[in-house]
Amino acid sequence: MAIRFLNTYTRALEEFRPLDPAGKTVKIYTCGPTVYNYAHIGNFRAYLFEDLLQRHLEASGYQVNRVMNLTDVDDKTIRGCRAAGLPLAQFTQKFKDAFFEDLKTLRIKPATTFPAATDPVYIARMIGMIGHLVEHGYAYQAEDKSVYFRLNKFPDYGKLAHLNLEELRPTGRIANDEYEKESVGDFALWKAWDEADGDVAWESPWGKGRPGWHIECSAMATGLLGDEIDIHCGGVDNIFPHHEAEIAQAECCTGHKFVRTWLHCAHLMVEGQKMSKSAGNFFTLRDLLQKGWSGREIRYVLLSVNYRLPLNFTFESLAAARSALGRIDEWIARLAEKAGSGQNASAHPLADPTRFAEALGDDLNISGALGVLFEMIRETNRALDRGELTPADARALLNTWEKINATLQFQREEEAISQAVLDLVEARAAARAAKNWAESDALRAKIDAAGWSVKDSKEGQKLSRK
RNA sequence: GGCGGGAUAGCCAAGUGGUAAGGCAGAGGUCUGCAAAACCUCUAUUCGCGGGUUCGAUUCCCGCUCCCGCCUCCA
Repeated sequence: MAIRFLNTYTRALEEFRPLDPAGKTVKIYTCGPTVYNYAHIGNFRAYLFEDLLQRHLEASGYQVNRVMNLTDVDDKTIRGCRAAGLPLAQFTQKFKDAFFEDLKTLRIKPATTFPAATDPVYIARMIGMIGHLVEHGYAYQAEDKSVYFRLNKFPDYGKLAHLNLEELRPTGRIANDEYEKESVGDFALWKAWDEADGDVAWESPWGKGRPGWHIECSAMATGLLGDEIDIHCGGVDNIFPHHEAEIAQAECCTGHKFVRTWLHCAHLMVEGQKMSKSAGNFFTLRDLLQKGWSGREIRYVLLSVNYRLPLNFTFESLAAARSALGRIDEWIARLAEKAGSGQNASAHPLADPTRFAEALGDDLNISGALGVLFEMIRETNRALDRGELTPADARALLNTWEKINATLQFQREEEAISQAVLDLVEARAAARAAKNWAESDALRAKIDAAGWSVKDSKEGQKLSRK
């Protein structure tokens, strides 16, 4: 089934074809977190989009080799570790651990590799690349001892962002150059050590210092995936200058085109505003969990809008997600009951998974895909109400759901019912047999308080997790 | 100033040159001891505004308004 993506570089919808001559493996590089703090939900929106991308490619038969880097040395991590009075590695470890925990909470499939910038293997590779760039005239060491990329040697710089460098308006964010870079746009490949760096430093042919942020990604991407990769993802804010710099460095080192398809995820807003600490609308994943929302509910909200569109995150949308997921849960429970233990599946037309996959194949049109899913749910329920579905039909639908869920990861995890709750249910059954409705309602309230909701059907009481 | 994205019901949002998916919320009904769930019915004569092309435009073209992002290390 065809898959199309809107490539940032060409601004065109392109049919996806992997580099792999066998057409099997897909190489993806995704910019990972800077581990100086807990990641916020805006970060996770990007990681969830990448997760959806990976899972849909896998569902389409590809094998995905994905790299996500961990930036564990930069201005912020250095500032953080010095403020905490900890060695850099010890400071960042805490946030690395937290990051992996958060990935699990959100059911994000781990990348194949999570290289860290400070890994000696990659530091060595970065130094090697910088050396190559200096040797070939693409970079130079300035008076401040830092090494800079010589932008006028790479005319393609700005093509990804579609910026004309001559027309850039200075915004005051460019560090003032007392040290005479050749051109203001030249970015640092190697940053010479200064006092603010404390004991964070590596030796290099240009003296003590540390790598620039951009070269970290180029080194890890080409080191692990080769000169040319299929897909490179990140947030829109990374397009310029980060990804431009990555292209410049990689292509000047390898002489090859670096990335075939660039995919960029739009920003997350919270309650209609840009998320910021000062606006009081800044949330980490942990903040939301603490407020009682679950990982899958947050996953649903962050995933339910196409990655290229700005997503307005609200608590109303979390509540909507909870209801929508409840609808899916009910549907699965009904199907499971109907299917029983029979494994024979029919070829019921409702169980056709292709429309769902087709929607996702269209630049990850998740809204369209969810529309297909919920139509399937309504049609199934209707048929079930009319007694028109056989156990084999139900099994077929469940099998289809399994495929869909492999991509969405929305299914509720099974949870054992505690003995205390089972006792309450049993007592309630007795009260109901005696038509003692007051007692029945009181027990229902207790079961509810224990975190389960009970429903009465013709076949008796049914429990589900609240 | 340059570049880019967007504007569809109370909220989120899909979509197409031929008369508006889906989710949430809301109203009524069936079912139920009551609920819950499920199902049924209803909820945008209309897709930011003004022109144009067309038999026909939310969809194409032109102009405008508003919102958001980026413009040198924020996903």
